[in-house]
Amino acid sequence: MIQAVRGTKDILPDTIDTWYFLEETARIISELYGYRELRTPSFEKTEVFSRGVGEGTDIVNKEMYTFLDKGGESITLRPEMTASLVRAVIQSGTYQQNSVSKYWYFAPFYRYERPQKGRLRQFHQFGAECISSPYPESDVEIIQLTHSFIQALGIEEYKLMLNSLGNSASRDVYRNALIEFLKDNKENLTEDSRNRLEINPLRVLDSKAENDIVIVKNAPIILDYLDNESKDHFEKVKSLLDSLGIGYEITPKLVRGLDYYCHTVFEFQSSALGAQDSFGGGGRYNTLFSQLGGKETPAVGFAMGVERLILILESLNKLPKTEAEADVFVVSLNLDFQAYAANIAQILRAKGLKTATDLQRRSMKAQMREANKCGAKYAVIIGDSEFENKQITIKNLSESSQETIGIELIPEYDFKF
RNA sequence: GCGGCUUUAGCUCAGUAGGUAGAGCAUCAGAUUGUGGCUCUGAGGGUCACGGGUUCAAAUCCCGUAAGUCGCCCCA
Repeated sequence: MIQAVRGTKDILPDTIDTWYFLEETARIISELYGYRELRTPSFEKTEVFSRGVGEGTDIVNKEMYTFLDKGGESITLRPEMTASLVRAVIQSGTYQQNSVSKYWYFAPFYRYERPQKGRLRQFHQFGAECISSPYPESDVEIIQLTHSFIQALGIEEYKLMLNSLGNSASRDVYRNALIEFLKDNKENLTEDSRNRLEINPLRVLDSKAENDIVIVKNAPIILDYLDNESKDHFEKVKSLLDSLGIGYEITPKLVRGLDYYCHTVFEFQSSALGAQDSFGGGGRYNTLFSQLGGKETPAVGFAMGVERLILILESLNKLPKTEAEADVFVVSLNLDFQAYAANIAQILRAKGLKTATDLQRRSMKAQMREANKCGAKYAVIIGDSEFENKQITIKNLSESSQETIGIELIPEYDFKF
């Protein structure tokens, strides 16, 4: 048997209603906030991500699906959306107009990682990006949007972790202070953290190794290094969230794994998930446009892991019910009635009823069972007398009542659901 | 990329000290032939993940591979 590639999953009809629900909710909420959907190709030139996401990140170093195409160009399956989206916006030139533009997406992404629950090699994200506003109002709008979305799904128990990385000036000062501190404790750090000390020292704060956690406890805190501009920005974000009644937890050690973030960063966590407890996150990125060759443009955005949301909904028992396959099942008692039955089915479909017929030439009993199994509320029965008199018998399966009517009356017959 | 656990019918799982496999659910068919859901009866369905090895004999022991899962790592 040929199996699906490791870390990939088929979405079968029995779970498709969950996907429709998430896609619909994502679209409706995004549009309520004035965001428009943007789609990009699922692969890009590799430099989009190596320059965009950052050479020091694990995503770029270890997790990308990169290959040479037949023309010798290095191509990468997108591991996330923001870099692609920024590339597309720069290319389209729309951001030049210096007015805010707002985009959302719901799409598959690819990372070569060891699969686990909630961690796949092809996975889906719903996200949104607000481009061209440097102001905290846009940070808050993004968080507000995610909040609305999570609420619309019926998820109430989750944590919003919030932090500020400040502007590049304060970040540099902090970075130096942190390196200084970590160097003093170098002997006690894990090997991973010692390596990161050189490449991306902020990530050491995120370490889960016990040794590191003990050391990091006393590390300098970025919030103490914010300059006035950065501090004002963060304070404004907090007070706006407060007035909106959106709860959050200040988490000075939250740094996130993509290089392009500055100022506000945030992450959503749920205890329903286990080791992969984060189901969404985002932040501000003011330098990404220039890194990708565009005009310097401030922006902020978020992404949520769709498969992880589904796991949460599952644990809360809030998955949408599967839709019935059919409203009406046409039972035909004789092969000679096939054409008649097919015509009846067409009339019913024209009324907007989901209509199924027997495709296995089975007995009446089996067809009735099938009607029941596919969730139909009505069975339409065609036997000798119906066929001869141009009639059908309509049986209400839940009430076990039935009546026989002429086919000309089908269009106005009142099927109740 | 590293470590632990798991892998038997479509699904969930039994399988005792090595002797070529069982249950429940699901599927299908019947219960006097134009009526389903309940009940009863019966049937089909498994190269026991894959590949080696030990043995007269392996689902059962050993090795390897793959996939899943839980951690590490990373992130959504």
